[in-house]
Amino acid sequence: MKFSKATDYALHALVYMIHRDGERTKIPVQDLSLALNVSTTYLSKVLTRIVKANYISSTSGAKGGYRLQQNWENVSVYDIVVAIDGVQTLFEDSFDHGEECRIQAAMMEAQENLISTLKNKRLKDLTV
Amino acid sequence: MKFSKATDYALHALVYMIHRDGERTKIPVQDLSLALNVSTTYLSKVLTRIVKANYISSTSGAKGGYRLQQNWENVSVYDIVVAIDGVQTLFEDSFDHGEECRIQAAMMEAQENLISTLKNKRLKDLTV
DNA sequence: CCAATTATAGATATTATAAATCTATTATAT
DNA sequence: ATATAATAGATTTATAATATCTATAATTGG
Repeated sequence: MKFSKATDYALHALVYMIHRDGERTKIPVQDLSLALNVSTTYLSKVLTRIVKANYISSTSGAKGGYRLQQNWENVSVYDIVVAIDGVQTLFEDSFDHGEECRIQAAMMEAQENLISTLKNKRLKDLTV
Repeated sequence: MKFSKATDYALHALVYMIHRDGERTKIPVQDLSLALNVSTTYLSKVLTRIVKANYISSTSGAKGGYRLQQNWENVSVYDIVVAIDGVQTLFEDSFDHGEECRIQAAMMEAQENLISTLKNKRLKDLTV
């Protein structure tokens, strides 16, 4: 019952990017990799998912790198979690006790509270 | 990012026991195993943890089995989760950004909301 | 005491998933 | 053309959850 390390890496990478955003410069994965002490290949693989989700952009080649999208301030922590881990169910009921299963319902409710907290946290909140 | 199957099994076993509690009879793992379609050995291993946590009692030997403790109505879903999975942190920050790390803080807050929801759900609520 | 029943413990095996690496490929700037 | 940088796919490694197996201890009833 854990968030993935990949999500951790992604969030820290994003915070780093935000702090350097004044420069409006593309940041190569090498920089991020150095800052976070995570291998370039793996971090790149992680960030590619954030690119796919359109929260950052990427450009290949010399002077390329990753850059925040304009709308980054509206991106929530939950958005990043989903971009990395996909939509997860915290609880997979092994038994088919149908819709009215109270155990399922209780877990769902807890999960909803977890998610809504993360939806209300924006990347901006992590950096101000 | 999931609760364990073991927790699922434990909760369903407990609900089953509660439904049969009128009899005040010891329920052998064999019965539970049949009801849930989980192997006796594994289920037993799971339930032993609930015994250790003192939410049910067990007696070995013929006519033995598991029985709810008197205080079962006050046991929360979170109590069971902890009895099975231990106290978990939903998020393990790989970086030591100290106490004031906002990412860590955001995840913690979300986790707290998850936990408090489960603390407020009692086994009783799963069965009434 | 004996036989049957039942929980527990410890070791081990199995499976699943996350984490990470490696190699090759594609794109871009100079 | 060359150096730089992201991406993709295959593969490996690590870790944890799930499950089984075997042996042991406790209890009941004859």
